[in-house]
Amino acid sequence: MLNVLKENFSPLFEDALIEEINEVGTLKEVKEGEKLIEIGDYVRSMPLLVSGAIKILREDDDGDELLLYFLERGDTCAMTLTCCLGQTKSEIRAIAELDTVLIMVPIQKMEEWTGKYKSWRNFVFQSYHARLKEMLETIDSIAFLKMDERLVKYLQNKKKVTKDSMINSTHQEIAYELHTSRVVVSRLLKKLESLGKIELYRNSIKIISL
Amino acid sequence: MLNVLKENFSPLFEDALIEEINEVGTLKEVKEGEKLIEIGDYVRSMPLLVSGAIKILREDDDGDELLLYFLERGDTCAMTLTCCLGQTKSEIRAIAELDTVLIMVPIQKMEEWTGKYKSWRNFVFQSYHARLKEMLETIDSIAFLKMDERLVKYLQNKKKVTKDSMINSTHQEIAYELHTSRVVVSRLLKKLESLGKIELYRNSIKIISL
DNA sequence: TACTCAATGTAACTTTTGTTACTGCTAATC
DNA sequence: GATTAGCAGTAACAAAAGTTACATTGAGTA
Repeated sequence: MLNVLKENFSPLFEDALIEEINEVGTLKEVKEGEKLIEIGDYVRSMPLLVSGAIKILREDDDGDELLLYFLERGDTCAMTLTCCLGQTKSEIRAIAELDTVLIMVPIQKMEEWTGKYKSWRNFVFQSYHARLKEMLETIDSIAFLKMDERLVKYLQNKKKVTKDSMINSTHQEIAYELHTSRVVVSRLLKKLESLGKIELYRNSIKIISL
Repeated sequence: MLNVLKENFSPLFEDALIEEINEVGTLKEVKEGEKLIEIGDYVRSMPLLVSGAIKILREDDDGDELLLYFLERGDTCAMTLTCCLGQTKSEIRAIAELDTVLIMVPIQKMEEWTGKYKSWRNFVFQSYHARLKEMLETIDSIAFLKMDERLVKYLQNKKKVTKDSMINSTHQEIAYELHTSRVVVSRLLKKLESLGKIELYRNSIKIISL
């Protein structure tokens, strides 16, 4: 694991910290679609994302979902940070968007390192900063954009995260993540296709130019 | 200022920290409606809220507004924290909702104290936690609720923050903060009035039972 | 091959929200 | 008291989004 750590976090964390992470952290691999955290879970360890991507979802009382944002390489889950420190339940659901490799760090260390390592502190603050910014972008989308624009943004984002212009999702899945209905998604996708911006296939969408 | 500090932050911060805040901080009073931070501003000091309330607003490219949340006594602005550390521009606008008293702390101290005082660290993390949670609630509202429910929530929230069941806002002002139109707000308020939940007056709304 | 089931396409309709336009009311000012 | 400007009420309409219902397609399986 030491190699993985050095490769991915080496200029960021000082060597002593990497040593410590190596001692107490555990490597974890999750398959695409696997659930990492469920709403209401108590979180006992904090993930450092080595490769892959994780999608963070919010759910309301009726079970309606909404995609909040993606975590990528070098990210950590700010929600987890706050959950750990506050000893509160998770407010979100986390599902692997791709096959993903993580390093899990027990939460006891977190507080300790925050006092001890400046680089860790910066990492944690950077992380909060990035997450707040992403939350703001999510708010911008749902508050200011119409569904067709949100759909375009969604597809662009998905392409960026998966590094693949072929999106392997059904219309129903997209509808869940945007919190709308399948019919609406189909309708809008059809319009995008007729504009030559995408091509529609069964279970997948090819992005031509968005 | 020392008294103000002790009264408001005494069990929370250790004495040495309160001493330091007293040395470098400055007391600031702002009137209701006064602007504290504008989008795009560079932020050079961090506010600790002693009394009053501040509303945090988001704006899109077309100038459309949206109320994100309120800051109250004991809060600080998480956005400011990230702006200070990241040296980035403000993503939000801050306006005094009530007459408000703040202690402004220069940002240089922030990083120093984070390493030095555990209570400061906890305060900062608590603050991030609270803000993330409030952002989630905002997302819940705009994603999952209809306008009539959002309006009710807005009124309830306003009552809580101002500690006054008489809301002194015009329909137009409410429309801005909810990012909808004046006509829609008037329509929905009228419905609430006919249900006996509120009473409508010129420039104000009396909350009966929501 | 025929069957089944999930995914998609589409029409018709409803609800919600937003827009335009005009009205009357009230408070402040001349 | 007359004038004016901002505020609120409301009707009529338009647009966006959500719903229902059903047809079609295609991939996998009996």
